[in-house]
Amino acid sequence: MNYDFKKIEKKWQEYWFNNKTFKTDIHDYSKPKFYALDMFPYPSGVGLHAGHPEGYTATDIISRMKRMQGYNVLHPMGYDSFGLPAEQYAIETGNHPRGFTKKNIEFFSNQLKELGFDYDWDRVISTSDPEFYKWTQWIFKQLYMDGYAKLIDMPVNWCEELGTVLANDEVIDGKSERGGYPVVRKNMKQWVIDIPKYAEKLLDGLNDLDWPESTKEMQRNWIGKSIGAQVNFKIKNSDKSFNVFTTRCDTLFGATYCVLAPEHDLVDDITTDEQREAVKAYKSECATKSDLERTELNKEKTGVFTGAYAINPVNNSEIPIWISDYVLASYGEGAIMAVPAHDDRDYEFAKKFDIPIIQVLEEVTGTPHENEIFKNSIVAVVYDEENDKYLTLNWHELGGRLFIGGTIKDGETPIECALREIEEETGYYDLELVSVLPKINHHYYAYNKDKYFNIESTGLLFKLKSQARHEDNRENDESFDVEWVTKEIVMSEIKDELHAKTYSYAMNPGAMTGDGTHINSDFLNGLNKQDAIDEMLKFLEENNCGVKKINYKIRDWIFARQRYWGEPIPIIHLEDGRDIVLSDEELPLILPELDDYKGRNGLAPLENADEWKNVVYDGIKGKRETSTMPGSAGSSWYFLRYIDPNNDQALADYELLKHWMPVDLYIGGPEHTVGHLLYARMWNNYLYDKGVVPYKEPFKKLVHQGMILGSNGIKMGKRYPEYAVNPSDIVREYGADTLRLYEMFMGPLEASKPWSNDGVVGAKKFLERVWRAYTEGDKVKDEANTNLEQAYHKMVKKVTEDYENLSFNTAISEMMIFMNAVYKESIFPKEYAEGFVKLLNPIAPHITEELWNILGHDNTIAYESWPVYDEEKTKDNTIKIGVQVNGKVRATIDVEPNENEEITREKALSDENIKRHLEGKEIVKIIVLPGRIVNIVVK
RNA sequence: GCCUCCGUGGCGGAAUUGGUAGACGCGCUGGACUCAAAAUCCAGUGAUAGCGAUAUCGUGUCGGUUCAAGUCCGACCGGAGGCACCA
Repeated sequence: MNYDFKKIEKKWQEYWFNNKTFKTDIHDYSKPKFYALDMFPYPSGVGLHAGHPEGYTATDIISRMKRMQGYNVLHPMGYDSFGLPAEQYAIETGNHPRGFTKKNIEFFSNQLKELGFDYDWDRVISTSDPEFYKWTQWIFKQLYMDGYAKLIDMPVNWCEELGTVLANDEVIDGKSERGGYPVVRKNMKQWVIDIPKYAEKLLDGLNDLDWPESTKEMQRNWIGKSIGAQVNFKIKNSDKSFNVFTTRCDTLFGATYCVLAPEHDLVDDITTDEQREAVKAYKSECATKSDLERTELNKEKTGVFTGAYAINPVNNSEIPIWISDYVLASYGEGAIMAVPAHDDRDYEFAKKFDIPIIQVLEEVTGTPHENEIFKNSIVAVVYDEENDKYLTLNWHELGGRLFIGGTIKDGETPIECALREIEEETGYYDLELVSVLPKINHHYYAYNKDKYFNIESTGLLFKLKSQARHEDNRENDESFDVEWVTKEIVMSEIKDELHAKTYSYAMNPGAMTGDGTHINSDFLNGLNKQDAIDEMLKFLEENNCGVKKINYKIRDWIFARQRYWGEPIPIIHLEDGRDIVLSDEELPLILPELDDYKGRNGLAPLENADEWKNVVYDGIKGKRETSTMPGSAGSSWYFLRYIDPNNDQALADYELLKHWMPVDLYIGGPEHTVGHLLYARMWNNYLYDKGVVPYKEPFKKLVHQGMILGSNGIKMGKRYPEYAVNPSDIVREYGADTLRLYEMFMGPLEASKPWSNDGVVGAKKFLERVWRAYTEGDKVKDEANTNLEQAYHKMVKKVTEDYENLSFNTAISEMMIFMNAVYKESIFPKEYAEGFVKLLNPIAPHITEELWNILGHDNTIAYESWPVYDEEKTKDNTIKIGVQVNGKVRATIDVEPNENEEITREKALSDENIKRHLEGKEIVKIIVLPGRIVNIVVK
């Protein structure tokens, strides 16, 4: 009997569908629930790609296992069916997007069915279905009435090519995510959702979620909370003042200028007459730049001095006020205080415009000690460009390799000191100063003097101008050698913390942004960063010139598109200026039919629907909102609807939600990290606050499947179509079970991995091997075979645990090991044969259903109980452990599971090879970890 | 530039709390079966040396902690993803 996968797969797919094998009885609370969710697909015209079956198979495996373990499993599927491609298709062909979408959904459904997923096909939802989007509109209405959805005039990401605005996460490098068209800033009336109001809740909620740490971190970054201070700066010779936001109020003493965003309200007021022309020119230059140009051109800082001065509230010093587009009008106060010594951007700006740099924080190296002697000193790095080498002193045992160091004498500047020391110790004198580096506070102990020192060290970088040298200068000192060495030697041999740090400053000029001790800062001197921040906040608040402040990066969620194929926004704009939201009875507001799907002059296509658009409300003429909702609207709550898809009284029954939510396992691509996953969390949190849903967070556990790359190791796609893999082709040629098995065996679920056709063949071979074990040679008998006992119990244990951890590749490996063992035996006990089929069923459901029948059962295997293992039987009778001598394995010995330490030690010592290695050596120590390892340490 | 993750045979990848590195699969080599081939089954397969037991080297590089490091710590190099003037 051959393994005829085509016949078998068709047979079981029809069986499951006709018998509604996987229909979920949603009201059955007698068993524990398990909700496994896939990110539903957008039904594009091209069908599934190779990545879809990966994530879908993973949830399928878990839901099949959970079902066999006695859970009531909900594993639904649906379609995210509003969106651009369907509309684009409509524009190009004149056909209705609804028909196109319907056709695609059928195509997708067939593809999903031929992969054998255990979906409940009676709960399929589609976001473009009025029964569904009625509730999307209803949620929008709640948000509107609570003030979270609002129409505001704001600069938006406008894409001319697509004729619509885009959300921030839909814009990548100044281009549209879909199509890669240029995106520009433009002021427009826009529907937005005030997601920043939920920033704190969204941040809090992350802590308890079983999500990938990187995903949580990305959401945190996207929300971008920063705690700082708002500081008020008065303007010299003016009664005006402005606020800045800073996270580093501890560096106020180092503020040497301020910057306002070019769009800042105060700019025109404070600009002096001399600077007016320049400021005006700069402002208009910025205004015409698109976002794309701003990011591209922002390699170099630009800006203009306003002519005005601000008063630093901590020391009343007057500092110039500049404008520059590196300060954003949309964040914080649209103004900053600039501390070039301790902020990279400010440093770059100050360097370019020659603004003073004041260091107010110095790095601390070494360990402080009591009774230190304080000194001012220098560390000089001398670079010979011609030979690409650095000048060092090799002190040998006395202190290793160092740069030139020395103590600053009275009346000497650090530069004078450095030049003197270099000449004294090395004879070189023809030098050019490149830069003076930030000061470092260093603590150390001098052996030769038996004293503790604390030095404030100034680093200096010199360039050697010529090899000119006083040759005889060094002869009286033999304790060190002068050596020119390469960068590599500097990095590996200069161990002294101060000198190594000085070198790192010399190589990476810029702001010192780390922690340290405050200097030049009056009442902050001696404090570290955090203490100084606290102290400064106290000062600012006491003196009424600043307060603690929290800012978020996250912006309003732009919630409207000037497109046709989306949920209509249920709002009427009346002629008298009022906006009216539709009553519940008027929902759903059905998307009207249209002849022309193209908008004109940036207007939405629905502007063409005159009859639909123009309404009379309360006797007053009005116009419906013609923007539609973005694609992320429906997907922000669809997971709730699966639980109760036909409810016409509520988006879903509260009691059912209470039983079934939250989603126990959610699998989908990492590309939704900050879009969908954040929006869905926000809506769910909001609906929780409204009492509509019972839990704050919708997705308890989240896993991202990795990308399946082409066999060339590059992303499948338009660029290399010859490497793209169509899952349907694989199903036709090798079968769905093989595809599922292969994709699960490729590697860890989360990893990106390249496709391999040989790998697919290998997966098929394994299934054929399984098939033959059951159908050839009458091996399966109702008899025991103790040779397989341990392998079987080990396998049940490992496979069960690995499935639970989504480590499908290692689970499959374990089943292969067991199958290899079966091939060595003439008897395959029926008990084990049945157990094996159950373990393999979640991955390869068709072949295992068939084998289950061949084993003499006439029912489906889907509800059979999951195999159990006996922990005792998984253990080895003898364990092979390694015996090491000085950490190197020299022998392996057999030990009993609970063997006495003494016996193991004796066995190890009596091994011939071990004896050989111990010969003539003294045993220092023997480490015996019973059942794990023996290590003999010898001298 | 910043954040996160990752560097293991010819390839995909295994390796609990640090404890025999390379499971399993692919590929390759050899053998059995066959007139022959394919398929299948069996065996071998990190590198170097040796007939062999065995020895030396070996998880991106350098250093450290430890009886013991792929695993922990530090610096660097390389790759992937994300953020990108967010003060």
